[in-house]
Amino acid sequence: MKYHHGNLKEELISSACKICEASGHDHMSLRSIAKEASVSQTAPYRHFKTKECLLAEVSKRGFEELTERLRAATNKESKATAKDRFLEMGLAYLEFGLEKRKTYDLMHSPIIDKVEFPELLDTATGAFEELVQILKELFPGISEDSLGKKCIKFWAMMHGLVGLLDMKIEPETDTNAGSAMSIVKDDFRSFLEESLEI
Amino acid sequence: MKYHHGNLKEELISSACKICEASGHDHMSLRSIAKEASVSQTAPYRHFKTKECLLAEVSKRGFEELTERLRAATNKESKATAKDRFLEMGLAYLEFGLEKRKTYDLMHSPIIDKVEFPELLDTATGAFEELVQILKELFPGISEDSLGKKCIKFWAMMHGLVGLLDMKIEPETDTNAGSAMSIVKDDFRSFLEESLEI
DNA sequence: TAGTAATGTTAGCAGCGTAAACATAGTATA
DNA sequence: TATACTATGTTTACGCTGCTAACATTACTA
Repeated sequence: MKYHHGNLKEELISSACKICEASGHDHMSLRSIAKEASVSQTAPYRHFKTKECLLAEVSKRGFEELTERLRAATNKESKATAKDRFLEMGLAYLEFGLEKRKTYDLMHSPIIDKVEFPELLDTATGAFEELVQILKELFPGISEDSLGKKCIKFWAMMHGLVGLLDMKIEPETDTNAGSAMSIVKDDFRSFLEESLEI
Repeated sequence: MKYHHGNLKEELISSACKICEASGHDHMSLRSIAKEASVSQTAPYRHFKTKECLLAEVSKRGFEELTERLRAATNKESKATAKDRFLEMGLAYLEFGLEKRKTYDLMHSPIIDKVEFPELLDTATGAFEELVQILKELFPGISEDSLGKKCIKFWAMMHGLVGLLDMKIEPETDTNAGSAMSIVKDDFRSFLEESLEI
């Protein structure tokens, strides 16, 4: 067993990612992360000033993966129409949010102040850029103003949907025949399609 | 100084609410809450089985206030049109989310499992009901299916907006003349109005 | 090869949630 | 009114946490 690990920083991050997705960020302790990487409890402090710095890195990795997924979904090489690729992007976003729910939570958790981590902020903003591009294709010649509004409208809807789909809050309709939420879940594509008509 | 407090449970809750909104739920310790109520560190355990139970109560108070605000905004006694009252509701939601940001975070935090707190779930669902009612007025004769979808669409957009407005993530437009987010913020009414045309 | 910087470990601090044992006050019953 | 019981408070203590300081080992560089 070597005294010096060689690539501890990277291993700490991936251990942290693993624990985050397994148990949620509120159950992540520096000690458990260090243990997962088979290293002493205070070793992480040679690579991260505070726990928050390590969590910020985990969050950043999350945004990177999200960006990749969105990029893949809207890939121009694909022969699909812009509208179809937009719908694919929506699906990809929702899938990421639900699949990696606990990482998604960390990414949007207020415990990491993005202002303190400019790199994280950049990465997060980069994910947004994918939406901007596909909407530009969908609405050629759209004004910057309208484009900005549309982006926010969709992003907010996606972000809100991920949160709501995982919570149990949902509207109680009179008949209550089939939960409204499951309708959206089952037919997200047409749900998104309708929203396009804004 | 009396040994028995008389109304400790209530005071613990309001102390907790105070600390939550002041410092955020990740900085709330049972000990600080007890101190705020001038009582020993373990006194809360006579009234709450775990810390989570106390936080759930704080969350519930939040949803109650949100419901009240939404109800006031869409008050039928008002002579305003249904559309205007809908817009008011949107504003009220956004205002609550931004004004009481830290409480709002707790309300939507995954650290409180709503399944374990049925009363909390009911209260949260109750807030949703306000949206259902005003949309019914706005779209008389709408099918239950469409109603459910519309509800979720708007709720998600609101919820997402609160999150995004507080984060710094936003689309980078080419010109970048005036952030898209601030446009929404400054002219939320017209933003919402456009969304109505879905 | 010596000195220094980088990166690891050990020991120890104060704060946390929680449980157990104990103290006090209010309430019901004889 | 005396006595038992219950509700509600305190004290003490345990293991876990983030983090710091002091020390050990290795890698780099003059």
